[in-house]
Amino acid sequence: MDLAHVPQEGQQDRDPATAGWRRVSVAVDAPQHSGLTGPLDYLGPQDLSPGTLVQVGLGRRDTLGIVWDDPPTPESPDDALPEDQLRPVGAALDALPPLSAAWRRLLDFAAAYYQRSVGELALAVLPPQLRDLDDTQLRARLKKLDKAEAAAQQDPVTVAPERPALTGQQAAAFAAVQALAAEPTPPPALLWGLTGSGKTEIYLRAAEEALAQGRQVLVLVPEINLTPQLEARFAARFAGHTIVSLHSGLTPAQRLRHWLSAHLGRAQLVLGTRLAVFASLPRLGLVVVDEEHDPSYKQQDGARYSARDLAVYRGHLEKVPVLLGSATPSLETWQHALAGRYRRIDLTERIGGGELPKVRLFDMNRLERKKGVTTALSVPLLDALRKRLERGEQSLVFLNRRGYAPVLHCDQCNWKSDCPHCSAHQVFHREDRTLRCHHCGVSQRVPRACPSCGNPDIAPLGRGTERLEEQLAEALPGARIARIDADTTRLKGSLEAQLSAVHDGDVDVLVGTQMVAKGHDFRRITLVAAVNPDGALFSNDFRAPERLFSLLMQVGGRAGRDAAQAARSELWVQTWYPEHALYQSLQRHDYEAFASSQLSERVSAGLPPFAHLALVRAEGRTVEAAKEFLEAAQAQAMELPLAMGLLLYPPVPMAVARVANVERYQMLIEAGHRGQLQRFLREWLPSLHTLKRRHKGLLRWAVDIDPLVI
DNA sequence: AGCACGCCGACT
DNA sequence: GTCGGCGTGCTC
Repeated sequence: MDLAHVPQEGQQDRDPATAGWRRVSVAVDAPQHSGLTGPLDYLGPQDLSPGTLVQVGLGRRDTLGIVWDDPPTPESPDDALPEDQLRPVGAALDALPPLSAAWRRLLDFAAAYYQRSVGELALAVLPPQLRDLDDTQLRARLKKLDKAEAAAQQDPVTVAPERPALTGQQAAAFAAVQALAAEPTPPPALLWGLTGSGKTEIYLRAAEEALAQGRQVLVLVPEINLTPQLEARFAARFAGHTIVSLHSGLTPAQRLRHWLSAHLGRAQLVLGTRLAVFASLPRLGLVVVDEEHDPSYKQQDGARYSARDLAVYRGHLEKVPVLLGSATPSLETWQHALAGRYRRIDLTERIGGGELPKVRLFDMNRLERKKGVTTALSVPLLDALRKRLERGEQSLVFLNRRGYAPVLHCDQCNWKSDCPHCSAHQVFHREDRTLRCHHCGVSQRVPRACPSCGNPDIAPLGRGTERLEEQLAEALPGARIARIDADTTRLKGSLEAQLSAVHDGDVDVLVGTQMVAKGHDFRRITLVAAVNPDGALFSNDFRAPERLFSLLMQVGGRAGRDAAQAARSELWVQTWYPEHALYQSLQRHDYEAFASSQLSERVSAGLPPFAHLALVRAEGRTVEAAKEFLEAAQAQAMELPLAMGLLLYPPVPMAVARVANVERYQMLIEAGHRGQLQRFLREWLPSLHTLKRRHKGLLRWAVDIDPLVI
């Protein structure tokens, strides 16, 4: 890289080329825990506008930076470097229009809220390839994009797309969305719609309106690979429009191309996963967040942002409507709607009058218990599956645990297949005869006999999808059984292949993990069975019931999408606790009752959405290192006046305390108000960087704002 | 996080 | 004698 100028050993740069240059601030990829927070100061030409990408020297390396907003000029803060110590910026990527002020404000907010440096976040959400291109190469890419654009406009689509007539309820919902868009500062809207109630059609109509006004539309989906049909529906409706996708599954070149297309304002529709919330969209007119309750919207490493929450902020920032769609909204969103901060729009009827599947709670206590033997497959469930087979209908058996059995066990010496590096069991995978740790990934061959006492009779305990598939094959001879989970879909394209086998009717019984619950539309399935869902009822994870309810509603929604079959569609729940309030609400398809009981529990327990949480995690070589660091951090926190009124819980080991020989501890902080928590963290976290240096075995620490799991 | 510098063991 | 182990420290 050719930096314009490299200063000689701290001397002031006297090159005439930089004469008249001024202080500019540049966001660079310097992680917050380096101690550097905001953008750094450089010297740049007068006409360098904010949002421009520039090459800059940082330490001993050259890196890409983004010119940020003007630094506080005259009596700058005391910690600002004097101008003669600033390095000059290098070449600018002038070919690219600068990133807008709205985009920069979104990043400022996200970085501050999730406690990261702006530069780190901003550079992380730009297409990685942008970093490898110079201005000339970029110009070439843009020219290519122009050509492709021109070619596409050669054959304009003239066929008017078919639009289904709206039902009365849909028409009312759409009118509500239109009213929203007409407001000067539209509030976010919760589109609360059952599976099959036609939410997507509302998205399409709303998008159509925005497009008609020359605006761009951003549609977020939880996992793009699980929702190709949404992309297909948008493509079918908006033939002739430019639609691009943005997600991590794209090749670097595709990702750059799609991003550029959005940034230049050419892509009218941008469909993507959580990272797409940061897409640069100069004419944004509408944001849709489909399945807004989905945990995938929360980034789980690095900057742990919630794309759904940022979408709401972005809508507010750009005065643009945000549609949050879900059949089972997150309790946060639901509470916002109850409080009137979000507009609620209801879709409570299924299109075509289709009925919701009948929920049958099968009481496992009624089974005669054969000594010690429990089976996942009760006789009545097998009968129900056989009935489907006879009628030529499909069934889905849902079990959220992959592998053959979660642990191997020796009866004689009590040996268990524990992972040598983690505090977790190694899962028995029969297919390839391995024991695998789902946390650190180590894999080994299954021992022939107990490694501890030599007993040849080591037995699998519990059951996963592999074993369920095997048991179904035994119980239903002749049935065509398929299994879809992370193990059977590892290869590219295999998920699609398996899904189309199901669609083509080549499968009678489908076994699957939650992977099959999301989005896929299996029209011929008339029975969905959850064989072992009780675990979530008594989990330590306060959001487990919420996830279970949503998952069962969603998995049940797989059944009976075909109106003709809806009447005899069933969701079968095998449970030891049929009287549990969650199942009772589920049986009535009563999300409202479920939400209200959960919300009252959350109020009394002081949990979100009635409290705001942050989690500080520490990873160390030893338990002591991790624990003592957090204890010291807490002691420092107690000194701060801002800690008043906050709840700081003592450090505790994480649920899986050791992963790959790293000990993990965490500490919860609870506040009544977001602002209070934010102010405290801003004061407290910087001191942890220095604290880390004094704790030897500490590997790293991180903070998670609004954690999903505590 | 990179990417240096810096001071102690097994090789050409 | 050096190549390289990763501990420590800095980046406008």
